[in-house]
Amino acid sequence: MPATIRDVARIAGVGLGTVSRVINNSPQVSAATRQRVLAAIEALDYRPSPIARRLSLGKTLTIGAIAPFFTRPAIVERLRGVELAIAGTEYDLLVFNVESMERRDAALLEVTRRQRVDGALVISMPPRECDLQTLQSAEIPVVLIDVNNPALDSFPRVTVDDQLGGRRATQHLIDLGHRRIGYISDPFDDPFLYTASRMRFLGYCQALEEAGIPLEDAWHRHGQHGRYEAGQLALELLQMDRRPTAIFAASDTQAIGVMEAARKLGLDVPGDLSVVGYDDIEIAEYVGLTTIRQPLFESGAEGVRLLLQAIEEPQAAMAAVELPIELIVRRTTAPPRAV
Amino acid sequence: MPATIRDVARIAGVGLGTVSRVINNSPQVSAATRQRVLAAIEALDYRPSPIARRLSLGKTLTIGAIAPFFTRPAIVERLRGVELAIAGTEYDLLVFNVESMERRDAALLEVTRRQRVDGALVISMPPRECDLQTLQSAEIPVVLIDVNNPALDSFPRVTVDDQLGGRRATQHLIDLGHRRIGYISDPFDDPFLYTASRMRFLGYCQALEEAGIPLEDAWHRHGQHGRYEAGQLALELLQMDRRPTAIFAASDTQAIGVMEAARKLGLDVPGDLSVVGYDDIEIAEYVGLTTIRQPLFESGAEGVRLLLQAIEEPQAAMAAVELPIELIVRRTTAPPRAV
DNA sequence: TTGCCTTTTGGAACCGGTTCCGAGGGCTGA
DNA sequence: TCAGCCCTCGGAACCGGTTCCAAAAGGCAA
Repeated sequence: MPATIRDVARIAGVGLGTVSRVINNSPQVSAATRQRVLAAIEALDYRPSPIARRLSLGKTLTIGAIAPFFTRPAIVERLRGVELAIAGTEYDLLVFNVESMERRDAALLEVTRRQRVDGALVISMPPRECDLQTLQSAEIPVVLIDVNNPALDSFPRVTVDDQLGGRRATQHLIDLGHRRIGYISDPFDDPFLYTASRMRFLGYCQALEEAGIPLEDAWHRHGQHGRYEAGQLALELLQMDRRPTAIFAASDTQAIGVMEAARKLGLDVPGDLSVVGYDDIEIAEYVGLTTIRQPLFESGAEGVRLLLQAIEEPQAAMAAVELPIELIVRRTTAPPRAV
Repeated sequence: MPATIRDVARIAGVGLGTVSRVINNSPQVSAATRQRVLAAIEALDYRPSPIARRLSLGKTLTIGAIAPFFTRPAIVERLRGVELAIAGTEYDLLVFNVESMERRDAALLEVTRRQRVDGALVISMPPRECDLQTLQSAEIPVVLIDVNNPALDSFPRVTVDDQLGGRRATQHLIDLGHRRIGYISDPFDDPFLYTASRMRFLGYCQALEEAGIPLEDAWHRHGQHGRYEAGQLALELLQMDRRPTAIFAASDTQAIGVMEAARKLGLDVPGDLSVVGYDDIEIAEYVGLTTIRQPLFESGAEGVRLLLQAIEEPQAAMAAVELPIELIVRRTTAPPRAV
């Protein structure tokens, strides 16, 4: 029903190719002809079919983003950056929200195939062994955001120095006078899996070591990501005979779980327990959470930039971008009470 | 580079049409031939090009969702429902995040045109006068989610009874003994604009009237949506000589702003001030916010259901679905202190 | 005026599917 | 044996763009 390029050609009294050249701003069209074509386009309210264009160009003009999507505010913020960076380009964004293992595999396979998208963003998905292979054999450019793994060093990626972040957070607690500092995070089962949680843990260990504080095995715990799960872990930690006076949580969401646990036990934050989070999601400010801020929105935008570059000049050297982190001190950290 | 349907036909020693029929599960293929074709597909690792398929079918196999996107958790939750409902269908999801007026107009125009998408979801966007026209002249089915306007009664839509919600929230405060109840919401400038905020306000008025409490003009205020803005409004309200003992906010985000304001003024919640929100976003539980829960995730999923139905049988009667609301009482409401 | 080069233009072929028409083969019944 | 019907199959035409080649038109010099 809508007008096609052939209709325009007919009305303007020119050939197909000429119309196409006008649409694509080719310089090889005389001013007079261009005017006639533009008039016809106007008259017919013609707009080129994106689909026909894609088929003809052999490009999908689409980029895919795969992420454990809407469950974590930090990821939503990253996707916001992605969306805004893509709007205004000629590309569409296809989002794959992975909340289960089955969808994870399916989506990862789909998003790394040509025919579906021209490039893929993999966001905050710690890759498993088999994922590595999927990524390595991707038919299209892939950019990693918040994904760290030595095996993936050859990919363009956007990261922050999570180890430094863990160190800063822990250092802040040590500076306040804490010696008994717990750590709660997602699990890092696989020794070959260098997730953010693991790197933050390394930073935590490093800070403790530098301060001459021995690492206490009972004081770091790992469980499924989530407020509730983190709360459970914190309950265990806080009911021990010798309990930590401060807890560093690998994400703000988990930190909030820790604070819930403290409230349940009647512990005052920061009086009885200091808490530090990670990410600085929006609600952290309301809760008054001391945390490590990382540039979430920017990480998405930067990832898009890298990806478009990789799509447009595949031979160019890949770039790894590291964004800065920052300690934000609010109301959940204070010196420990005299013990 | 990837195999095409012609390659498959050649390898299998059959015609194009036959391969197409196998792909589309047409019954008019003998079992033996089907086997041969499937083997060839397997051997070539062939997958049909979605783009060619779309061009040929004359459908985009894409649905568009337009929303003031990632700024509000409630909307993210709705989109989660949309995404999950679409995954598993043959449709793709294109999300238009509208955070500025320019993008709003551009996106609304784009999302209502054929060629781009087969159907559109309009989420939580109170339509202005000119938007109505855009929607009316849409070339494709449109389903509204959380959009109320008498002029749009002919559209399939998913709503909740916002007036009832406003009434319930206010009633709850009245039942606790409050007589001085404020209301904070987004602005509802245009008298022809029946947004959720306005409907909730009507419910608020209704509850007051039923209880014989006169409406106090100074106690309802409207400002840009956002925690900070709501906080400012609350500050004004709470510093009045005769201040409300309870505030009903049109969203949880705004309710949180109100609580921040109370804290700034040293007012105890719920001792000095009761607060009720709306939506029951995830953080409401942590904050202990009493609120009106509406089925956000389900609203997205239901919207997709309606839209796919409208796409597949355009002549069928349009349906309006109303989802139930529920009062969730937590820790931010209590009887007022004796005045 | 003619020849040659450059600019502009027309349209066939192509991208990879779907659909539809007509053909071929097998089976049934007379 | 043959007509008639049904089932299966092949491939041309089509969807609406882009690209490339060849041809036409225009410009300039001799």
